[in-house]
Parts: sequence; structure tokens; C-alpha cells
Amino acid sequence: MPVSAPDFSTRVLDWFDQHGRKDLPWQQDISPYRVWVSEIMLQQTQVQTVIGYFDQFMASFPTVHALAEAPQDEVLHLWTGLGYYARARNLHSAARTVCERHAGVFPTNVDALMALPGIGRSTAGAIASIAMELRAPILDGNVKRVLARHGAVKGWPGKTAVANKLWSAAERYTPSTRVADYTQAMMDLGATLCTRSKPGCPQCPLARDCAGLANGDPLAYPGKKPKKTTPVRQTVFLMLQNPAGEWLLEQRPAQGIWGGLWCFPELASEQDAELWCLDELGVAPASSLALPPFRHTFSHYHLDISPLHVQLPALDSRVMTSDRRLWYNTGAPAAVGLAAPIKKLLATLNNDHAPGSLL
DNA sequence: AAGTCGGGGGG
DNA sequence: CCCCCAGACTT
Repeated sequence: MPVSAPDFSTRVLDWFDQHGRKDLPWQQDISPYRVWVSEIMLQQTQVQTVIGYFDQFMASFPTVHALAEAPQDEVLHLWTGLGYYARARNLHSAARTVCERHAGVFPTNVDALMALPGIGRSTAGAIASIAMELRAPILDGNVKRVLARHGAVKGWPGKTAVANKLWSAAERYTPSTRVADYTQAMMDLGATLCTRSKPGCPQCPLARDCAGLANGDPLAYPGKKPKKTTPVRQTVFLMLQNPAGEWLLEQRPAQGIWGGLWCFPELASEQDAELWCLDELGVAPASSLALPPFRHTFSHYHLDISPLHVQLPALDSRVMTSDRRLWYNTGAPAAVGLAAPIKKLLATLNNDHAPGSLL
């Protein structure tokens, strides 16, 4: 039997009042700007991870104007390690749009929010409901799980037909009062109670009419994404160090992996190192040392990285004629974005400089 | 509809 | 190893 929408939302709200989280950083001093930044950071990223980034980002860019006026490198710097860097570039771009075309005020309807880069239907619904008390549904990973179980909606939500059913349920149950609390409640319910592998059905306010539970296998919902083999790619990180101890980094193009971040030059093979140095810098390496290879895993492929540490002789200043190259000083790091394995390698080598190290 | 885009936490 | 996370965008 279908539940009446008021009954559904009332039970969810009552549960939230008693058990929901209300002390997350972005739940304080709620504003469209703060909610927007948090929702972008939280896309495909767990709460615990975002907690380590949100306050620092807001301290650096307290207003949408501050964000709009910041250099992109600084935005990416504060995003380093969060992943999905297009989110940061889109956030920056959207901040400029809000300032230049909306006088610094966020639009107050879902369609106009969705017109901003990086804001899709679910994020627009979250901003509208949480920050503006507008009746707008969301459908993030948590809500998908709650609704798929409650309605026994079969299939993987990546399929349009399945997503449409879930959006329909989300729309139906979203109340017109206390929408902000309801939205927070549904995400919280999915994140803390209706979890992927160990749902707390006995404590759930929706257990009474949960079709997935009644079917005897709530874990079957939502359907799983079809898996396929992840390919392995190889690369060589050319870790060039000048006599001052600085590292040569290059900025990656905006499109593709690690867009806009700064990385070591990449080679197809260690054999290419000497030629690269001669062609690009006009000098031959003073010495080189292969470091232990390691694997970096993305969502869609593995990257086997072979770091090659190369010491350079003194060289002239022609190297820096490109604004997409810089000498990175780990003692006084530039405010730029670094890919996670680059950051890790630099940290490792710094530690290895401790007394007794061979490096 | 399928592919791309990170990094990390938990089982 | 596996799964997927307060998804959006491009092709």
C-alpha cells in the first residue's frame, strides 16, 4: 500500500528531531553560499572527508565575491586531495556568474540554479530546500537508497527508467513545510541508518511500510552498477630537481584528468628522460635515480607510476618563459593545486631527507 | 546510454 | 580485492 506523503515526511522529520545530525559545519550559519559550497564538495564525497576541507575553504573565501575574485590556482590549491577537480573549476566559474550577472545574489528557483555550472537537479534541490525553504526534491546516493528500499524499486539508478521512478517518489514525499529539515533528514537517514550493508531497520521510522524490508532482502536495493574490468595504464613521472632543490612542475590542460593541477612532466619511458631534458631545458641530467613504482587507482582505470628522480645542473632562465611551468619549493610551496600522487611523492622525498637518508 | 572525472573509507 | 560515496557533464 502506498503511504500518504504527509505521513511519510512526518515520520522522517520526527526521526530527524530525535536522531539527526545538526552539528555539521555547513549546518551552521546557513546561507545559500555556504550550502552551495558544501553541496559541491559533498558530490561523490563522504561527509568525513569534506569536514577536513569546508572550514578552511570558507575561511579563505568567506563570500561569493571573494571566491569570484580569487585566482583559479588558489581555488584548486584548497581543493587539492578532494578529487573531481572540475567541481572546483565550475564552482569558481559559477561564483563569477553570480557576481557579474546576479549582483552577487543566488537565484531563488531550481531552474536558474541548474543553469550554473556544476549544479544539477539534485544539488539545485538541496540548495533551494536547505537554504531557501523552497519545496524542491533531491536525489543523492543516500536518498536513492532509502527510496529504492522503501518502494522496492528494482534496477540500477544509473538507468534512466529507474532514476525516473526514484525522482517521482522523491517529488511525491517532499513536504511543503520544514523542507530544509526534511532534506537534511533524508540524507541523514540514508547516511547513518539506511546504510548500504548494515541497515538499522528496527530503528527506522519507515520500516513499517518499507517494501524492501517486507520482501525480506533490503540489501537488494538499489540495484548494483554493472561492473567491468578496469584497464591499467603506465606512466613515468619525471621528477626534475634543480641545484636549489626545487621541482619542475607543469600545469595540466583544463580538460582531462587532473585538469588545471600542477604535475611532474610525464614520459612514456625512462629512456626518454635525457632527450626530454636536452630538448626542453637544453641541459643533460647530472644524475638520475629510479624510485619504487606504485599504483594510483581512479574510478575507471589504474595508473602504474614509475617516478624517475633527476638532478639537473645549473641552467639559465629560459625554462621559465612558459607560464605553465614553475619551480616548486617544498619549503615555501606555491598556492597551486597538486594531484594527490604528486603531493604524496613530494612529502615522501622531504621525509627521506631526514638525517641518515641516502636521497 | 555510456564514458569521464578522484580520492578515500569500509568491508 | 570489492563497493560506493550529499553527481554533473560530455559525447
